[in-house]
Amino acid sequence: MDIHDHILKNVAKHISLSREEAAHFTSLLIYKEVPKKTTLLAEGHACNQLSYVHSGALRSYCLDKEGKESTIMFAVADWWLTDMYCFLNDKPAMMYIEAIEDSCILNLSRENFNNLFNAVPKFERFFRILLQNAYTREQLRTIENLTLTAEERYFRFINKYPQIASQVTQKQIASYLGITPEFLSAIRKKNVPRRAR
Amino acid sequence: MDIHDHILKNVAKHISLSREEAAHFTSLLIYKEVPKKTTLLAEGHACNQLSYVHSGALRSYCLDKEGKESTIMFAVADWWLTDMYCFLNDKPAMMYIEAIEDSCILNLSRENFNNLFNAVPKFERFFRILLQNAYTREQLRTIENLTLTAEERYFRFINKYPQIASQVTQKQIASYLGITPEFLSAIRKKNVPRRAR
DNA sequence: AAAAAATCTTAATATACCTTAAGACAGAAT
DNA sequence: ATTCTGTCTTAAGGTATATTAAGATTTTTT
Repeated sequence: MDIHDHILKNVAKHISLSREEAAHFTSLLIYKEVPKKTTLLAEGHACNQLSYVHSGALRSYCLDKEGKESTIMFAVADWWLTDMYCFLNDKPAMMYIEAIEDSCILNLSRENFNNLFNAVPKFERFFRILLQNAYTREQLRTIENLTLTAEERYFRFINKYPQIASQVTQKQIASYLGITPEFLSAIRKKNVPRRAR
Repeated sequence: MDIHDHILKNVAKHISLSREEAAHFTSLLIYKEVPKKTTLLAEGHACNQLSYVHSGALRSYCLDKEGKESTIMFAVADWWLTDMYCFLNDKPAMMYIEAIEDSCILNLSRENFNNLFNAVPKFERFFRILLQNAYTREQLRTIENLTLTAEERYFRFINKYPQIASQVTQKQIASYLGITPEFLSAIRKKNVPRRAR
């Protein structure tokens, strides 16, 4: 099976490509194997790539002035990830991206991304839909941050993303939820059924 | 000056339309004058319109199980607003939209929105860019919610959106920041220069 | 203009979550 | 296998923010 099969299926969810268009698209992708703990992007560096996760898992996060990490998002197989604002606007990255497992990714450079729309205008639709989904997902996260307790957010997270929850540490989940690992530990303890303790 | 001038300038920020394309686009818009306090959308109702604010100000918010309001976003002149998830996916609304000033809006129905892309494919690009901006803005809000104190978020908000801050009540700002009006009042008191008290 | 309703403020008390510190456990490196 | 490093847990004490309730102020309605 070709390495591009997965990403082409991902694209096919929203638009239909001819054989030539598909070939053109895949010709723009750079395949990379990245071992666990690799830093793919660091704050202040140029963010020139949009990454599709073929296998493994990536995480984006930022550091506040005291050096505390906040996880912005996780990307497991079949997800796209970058520092979107800096990728789109050609600004130095405001976040870090690291591999949290050995991963295989496909990179699309900003230059190829921008040219792609002229070469194959259908991709405007594809990325419009991708961004629609990203936006509504992020808005839901905002609403949940504003209205739910940490405990409620934790259980929503593990129910909504069981795959991700199984691939990341509790420390990383805590930093995604905006709480300390200690407090997450307390939440979990409180919710373990009696006899299992 | 034509009522459509503003919205056409908004579109022209990202794509160039021919006279005919512009005429087609504006023919799809429904102009509405809505008095302050009008509810344009209520939870559970069909969300069939994407609204462009020509003048005035709208606010979207949701209610939690105790009836507490959380402001999702404000839209002043030249902003777009809807319950995006429900508009795109034809689901009953999860939020409320109300006019917080006498406002003039232009509505684009879901049907016209979907057809527009076939009639004038350039709009794929326009809405892709709109959604890019909405997504990165929302992601920044998530990061600020995770990393900043209420006081820091308040001052960032009034510096970033002075126009909005001047048009809405403190209660509404508090519900956007995810704090109580009482606590916002305390933050403001603490930061008033001595002699002004 | 008066009355009513909503917002804003103040302050006391309460709570969700944080900080610190230490020990237990697990995975990675030697 | 052993050591090392990071993660997870526990618990005591602390802080940011919520809740409640009341009065002051502003806005809206009559």
